[in-house]
Amino acid sequence: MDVKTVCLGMLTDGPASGYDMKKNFESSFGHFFPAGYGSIYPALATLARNGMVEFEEILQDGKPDRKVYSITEKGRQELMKGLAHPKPTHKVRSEFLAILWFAHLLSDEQIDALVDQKVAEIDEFLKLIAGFAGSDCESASSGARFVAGFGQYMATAFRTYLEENRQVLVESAGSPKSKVAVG
Amino acid sequence: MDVKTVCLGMLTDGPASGYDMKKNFESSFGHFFPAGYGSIYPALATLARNGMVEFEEILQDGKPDRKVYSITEKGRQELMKGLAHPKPTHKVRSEFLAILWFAHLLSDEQIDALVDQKVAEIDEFLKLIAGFAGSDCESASSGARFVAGFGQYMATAFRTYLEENRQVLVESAGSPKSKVAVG
DNA sequence: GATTTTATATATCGAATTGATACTATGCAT
DNA sequence: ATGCATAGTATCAATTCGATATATAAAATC
Repeated sequence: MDVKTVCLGMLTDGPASGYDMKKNFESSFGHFFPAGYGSIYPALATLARNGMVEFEEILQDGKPDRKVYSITEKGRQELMKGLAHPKPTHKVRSEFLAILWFAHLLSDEQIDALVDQKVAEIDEFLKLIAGFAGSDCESASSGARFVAGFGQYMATAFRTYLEENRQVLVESAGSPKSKVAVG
Repeated sequence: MDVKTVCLGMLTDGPASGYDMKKNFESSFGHFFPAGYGSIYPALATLARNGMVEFEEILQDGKPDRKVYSITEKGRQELMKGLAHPKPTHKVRSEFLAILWFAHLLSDEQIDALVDQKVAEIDEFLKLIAGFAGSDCESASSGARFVAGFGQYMATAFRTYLEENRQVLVESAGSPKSKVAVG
């Protein structure tokens, strides 16, 4: 299950260009399956080479040409194979947590700044996703609503944990170790 | 901030081989910064080439030789540069959620199986990390405790969201759409 | 009015990561 | 006896990441 499969899935919603898909990756998929041009264009090229998608080149005035991709029957079958993955992963990769693991090598100021900034980022994200919940929510598929709700729920949990436990990281050396709250 | 930086960080705890570090990545770092041999050995080779680490080859009887790496002063400086990253990332990449986004293309049985299995995986992880909290916790650094607590907290949230919202995914087409609970 | 940024759209490139595999040897379990 | 776990090294193809190149028009900012 890679970017190719997700691209195929997006195309079941109708034809789209690589650029369209990138926007889709940013707005809807970004928080659980990020992808940039460097993944999307090669993926589409491979899919086209293998007959999973077709494309039509649409000439535009001024703006660059669009290649509008559509999924083929073969592509639909490939998609179903991809979705049937028996053990789908769910991975976190966090420079943020890796740095905090070594908090004892940093100053309290650095740590505070890191946590403050991450909280601000989360608030930004929550604002965005709240907008989604208010508008597109009705029209979206059950899967889309479930996943957006997941993002909102987990971001909130992230924020809560940070605020409730950040003091653990900035205690001066030698002070009694406080326990993290995991309730 | 990449695997090289994390390896340097690990070496501030004392000399270690690539194999040791792999075990460390599995037990402690796995849930927020996974890395396999394919990342670790090239990272160590590059670090050694650039004078960030030194190594001593220890011959063993029967077993393969060990290369035990130590961090150098230059490596310590490089580590501090890596830890000073102004905007550390925190990324999720989830085949699981990508598949559920397309839940309308799957059967209810498939969806149920996926969610059941993910819940079981989370329970496994929670058992592991509970073991950590009970034993090594006292001796661990504040950062290590914070990050382990984070893993435990987020895994619990993950599980809760799945159980509370899974019914959203398996409603037959046309039924009234239920709202996801984000409280 | 001049300049910078944003939007539209394609694509590639080096570096890093993933996941599997190869090689060697001992010990333990079925 | 046959396979699996442990201990250790390492590489390889496929994939992904993050930045960059190219080109034009509109919109925002100074």
